Amino acid sequence: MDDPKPYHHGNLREALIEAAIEILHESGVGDLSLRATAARAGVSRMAPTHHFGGKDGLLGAVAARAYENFAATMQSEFDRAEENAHEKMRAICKGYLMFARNEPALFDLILSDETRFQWTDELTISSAKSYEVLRSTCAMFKPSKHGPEITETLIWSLIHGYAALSRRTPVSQEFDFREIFAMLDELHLTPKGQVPRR
Amino acid sequence: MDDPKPYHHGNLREALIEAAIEILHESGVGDLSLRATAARAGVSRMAPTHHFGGKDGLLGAVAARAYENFAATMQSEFDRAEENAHEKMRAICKGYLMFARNEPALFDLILSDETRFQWTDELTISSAKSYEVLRSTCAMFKPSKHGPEITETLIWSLIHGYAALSRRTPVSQEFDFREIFAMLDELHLTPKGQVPRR
DNA sequence: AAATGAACTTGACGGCGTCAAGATTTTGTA
DNA sequence: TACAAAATCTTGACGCCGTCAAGTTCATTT
Repeated sequence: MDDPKPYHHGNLREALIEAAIEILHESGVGDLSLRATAARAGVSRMAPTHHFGGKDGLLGAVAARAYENFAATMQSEFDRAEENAHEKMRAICKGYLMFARNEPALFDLILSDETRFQWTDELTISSAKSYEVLRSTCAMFKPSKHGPEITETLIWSLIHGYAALSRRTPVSQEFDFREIFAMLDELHLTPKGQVPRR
Repeated sequence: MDDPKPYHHGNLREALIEAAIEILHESGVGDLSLRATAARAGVSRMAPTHHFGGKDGLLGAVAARAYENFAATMQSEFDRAEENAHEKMRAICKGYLMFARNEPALFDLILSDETRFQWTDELTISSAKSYEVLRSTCAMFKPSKHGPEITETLIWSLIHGYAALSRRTPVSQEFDFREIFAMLDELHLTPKGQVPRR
């Protein structure tokens, strides 16, 4: 019925997003241009503008893809973790950091000011999906006395800030999650239906 | 002896940094260019490149200035706070957020990937000064059992992440510090020489 | 079969960073 | 004081960039 290759190139929009991500993997966000994306996809320089409306649009579409990948990485770690609130929380933080380290260019895009790309509904959905993984994990713990959303904001800020900071200090520590696990311990989170320790 | 206006323009380097910061205040980091900076300072387009080596260099110099401003904002809040570890900690977090909100363009620059500007010794010193304000405040509390530097990393990550996230959600909350104060409470920090509560 | 419109291309324009080379002014030195 | 050297700043040129405007090609509709 709605076969997704109805025109000249055959799903050029998708090919352009993939080309852009390839450039991000190879060169970083600073070297991503509409013209380079077009060249890699083998089309003329205005083709990306036609599909995305401009550079903001392309970056927005790539950011949405990045958020999908991001959510999937966290969800994957969540799924393979033990059925235990603390282990689940560790898992999504681990997934968060794995994404930041394995996909630095995509993480930069997410990290960067939203004024750099167009904030479409697609992007809202993708980023909400990422946030939902975190939110549901936080819901496994007793809420803060200051309000139920404080825990989410606390964890989200902590992991986001830690990931951002560890981007710029390339300490050899490669894949050491002890530091983030230690910080999680300091929060003294209490799983629901369990008496607080200490 | 060493009067700092010995040549053509008279401390053009300084004038260029100020011009760049004016552009940042008016238009944001995306509209800052070497050529626009030169035009605003009333010199030819290659003058900034001569002084800073290129765009990376100018951005680095401006970032150093931003860090100075940043450290001063935190220090100012620190100084006017009560002589109490918890109040001091609240004060520097408040200063951090005030800077992020009052100087969004400068904060963006600091926040952005270090690959966007040249990381000079001057910048290392300025950013270390900012970190030192935070470090000394964290030292007022008992160290984590996981290591003495965990508290610093925890606070730094938390406030950095919160500031970055609240940049992109322009909730009207203008200058509401209750949320960050609530999160600080959740950390159950214990000032040195005091028995832990609860 | 003709028309409509979507999918692309090509031309042109101004803005960008920067290499290279020239011009101007200060500074070091004999 | 005179002259060389160095620092400061300018101008020209180049290629890359995003994008407006106007084409061309192709698929679908009528």
